[in-house]
Amino acid sequence: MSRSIINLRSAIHLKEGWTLKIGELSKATGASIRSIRYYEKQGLITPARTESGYREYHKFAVEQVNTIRLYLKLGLSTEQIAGFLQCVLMNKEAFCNEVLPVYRQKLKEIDEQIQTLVRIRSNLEDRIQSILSEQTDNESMEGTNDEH
Amino acid sequence: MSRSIINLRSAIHLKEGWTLKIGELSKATGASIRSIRYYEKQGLITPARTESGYREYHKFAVEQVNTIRLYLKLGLSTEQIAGFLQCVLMNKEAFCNEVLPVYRQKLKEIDEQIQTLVRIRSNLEDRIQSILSEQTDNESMEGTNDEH
DNA sequence: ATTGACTCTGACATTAATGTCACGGTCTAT
DNA sequence: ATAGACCGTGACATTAATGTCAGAGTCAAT
Repeated sequence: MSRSIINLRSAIHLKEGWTLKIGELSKATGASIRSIRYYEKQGLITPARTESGYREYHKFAVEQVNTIRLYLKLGLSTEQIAGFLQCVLMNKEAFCNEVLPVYRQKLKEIDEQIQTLVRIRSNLEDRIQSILSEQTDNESMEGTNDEH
Repeated sequence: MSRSIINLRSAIHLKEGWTLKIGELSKATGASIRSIRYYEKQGLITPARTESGYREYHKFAVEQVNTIRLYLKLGLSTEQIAGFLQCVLMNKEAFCNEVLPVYRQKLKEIDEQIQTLVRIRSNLEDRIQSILSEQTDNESMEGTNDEH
């Protein structure tokens, strides 16, 4: 395994953490190559290209793709996400004003869901408790099956 | 428009708020009839049937469908939602003992999800904040008077 | 120069949720 | 009894995100 000076790419990598190829980005994020290309077609991410046409991502792309995936899991569409990214990357207030209500709406929905889940949670807890106390109540008796 | 004693259905409705037909449920929730039937096929909601085969929903179904739609908008699948609804709605404690471990598991999952949501929430909040602060930064020039 | 791993594009498939249409049955006011 | 507004099922279409496959080019190590 002669390791000569040849591995330029790795060297550059280590030196600056400069660019990623799509496969590396995929592994770094868990997103499939297919999906990353799809995000690009949707305008969510725009890699440079090498002479030969390979996509070239800078390291921020990892964070970017992770964010995209998080929002997708949250039920946002690529279209909506595109708005966010525009808003964050460029300083155009016009975009931001457009996009802000979407954020706020989503926030409201999330709050609602958290509330619901908390309610469900305590509901479940109650039920478990009542099962347990019933059990200890009837521990020595048998099969008295009542219902309210 | 002679309004006689005949409108039994309405009468019953007013008396007890008893049942809804699918069209009424649809209007009450904003979900399409198609979607409601889909939710049923996925096991998320199980209406009674009249003699003639019409679906008959009790009024809680409105809340139910609203919850389903909220979760869907948040990126949960009908399959995931099904689990929750079973826990909350299946209040028949006939098979509680068998179900207790399931409850506990569910509780754990719910806790996990709440945590995730809280994290996402603060992520969104940060982003909104950063938009706002950028805006107020640029606000110092220009007597732009916006606000809701 | 050849091989193997990687990339490119493009096409077709799939899954989930929903829309839409067609055809037929039900209910109710006239 | 008939019209009109519902409802039932079933089939096909569509959208978004992703999977998968095919044919061809690139790159790095031998």
